Amino acid sequence: MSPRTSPPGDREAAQVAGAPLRADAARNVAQIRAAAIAAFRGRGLDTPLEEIAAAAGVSKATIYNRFGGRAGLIDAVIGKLVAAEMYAIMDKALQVADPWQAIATYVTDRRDLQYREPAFTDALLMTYPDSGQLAAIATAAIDMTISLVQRGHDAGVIRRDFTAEDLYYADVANGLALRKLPRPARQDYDRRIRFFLDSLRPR
Amino acid sequence: MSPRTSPPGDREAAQVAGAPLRADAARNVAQIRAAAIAAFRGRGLDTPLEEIAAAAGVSKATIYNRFGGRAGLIDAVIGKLVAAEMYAIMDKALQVADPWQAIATYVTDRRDLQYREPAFTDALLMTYPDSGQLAAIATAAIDMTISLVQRGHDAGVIRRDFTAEDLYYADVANGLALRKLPRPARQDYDRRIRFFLDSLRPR
DNA sequence: GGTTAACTTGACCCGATGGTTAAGTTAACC
DNA sequence: GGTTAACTTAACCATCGGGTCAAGTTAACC
Repeated sequence: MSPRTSPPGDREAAQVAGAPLRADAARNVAQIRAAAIAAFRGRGLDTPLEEIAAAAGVSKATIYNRFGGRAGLIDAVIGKLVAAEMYAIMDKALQVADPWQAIATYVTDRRDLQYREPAFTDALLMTYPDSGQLAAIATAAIDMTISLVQRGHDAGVIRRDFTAEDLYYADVANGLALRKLPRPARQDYDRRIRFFLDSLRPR
Repeated sequence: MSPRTSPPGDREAAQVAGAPLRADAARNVAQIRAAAIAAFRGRGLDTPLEEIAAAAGVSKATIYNRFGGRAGLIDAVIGKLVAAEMYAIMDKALQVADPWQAIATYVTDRRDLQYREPAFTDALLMTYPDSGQLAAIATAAIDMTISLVQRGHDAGVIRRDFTAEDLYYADVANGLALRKLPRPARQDYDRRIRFFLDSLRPR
């Protein structure tokens, strides 16, 4: 069972083109999207909607009109935020022939994404299960770790007692620390990634 | 510089005996303390005070009357919750002669405490700096890791690039994951402690 | 058992946030 | 340029949590 690496229902065209938006509504959608991306980057997916609305120059109610609520807004921008990169990271890892290198590449790239986009941790945690895109990312990420760890065990390149859950737990822990603590210097962060990778090798 | 292993101002006698409490007030203090300990154990140090008051059978205002607020309440019960155990853990580690065993013992005991008492993570994070006891625990814990890592490096029993900050970061990350994710089975948790300890050894 | 100071508390106020709606505004089309 | 449906929004309600206070209650002491 190799994991899915593309989103189930890619709705880049936010509105599904059921009915064309009026000019002012379309303009607002664009402004809200831009504001949401910036806000989610800076403060996480739990940024107050009122703040996003203010940044977009509209009223809070307009976000509800256009996106239905937070989950809809997340669905509309998560692709730009993390989904695209996440699926690229998974594809890249799947193409690495050496089982250990596949794991190392995947873990390194994923931690890098986590460092640059804290919102990715929200995806892992399924903080907003109402967002289909978010749930899809979480599922795909979990499938991916299961697959990679299986490959690693078959090839004997990771310690026997290491499980996919261990990897998931470690990534979530790292993401939570990134949000609560002052962001570590990149060199410290990278060093800790090396520690973690080293701890996976057979003894 | 060996770390302090006892609290600066041990105020087990909550009231400092400035003036004896009236009978009803003393009874309420006892009930609030018991309720707070249970609540802090179950939900963390950010449990709404109103909930603690209800469990104690008093009004929210009484907590403010008796303890001044959340920080005071934490100060009054943190000893029972984690301070006593934490200082015991530090003393125990300081008495282990072998530098590596000292680190292993300390990390293992501390993670065990973290598993049993999630409130300990709040101490590490200094979520409530107004609580003197909490701040003292955090400071002592940090001093302790610095001292242990220094000893480890002097004896060459841990990898050269490992720092005390790395240990702090890992412990905080672990504590946050413990609170956000469903609590892992003890055997999984212990295995992850072993992974972590293994990752500290020289390469 | 009466006086008083200690004590408790319901009822507030506040700010933050999610969510809804009536009423007004505006783009689009004839 | 008039009609209308789409659209926006200020105003509103609700919840939650911290924090305060006037007014009532009660323990303690004479």
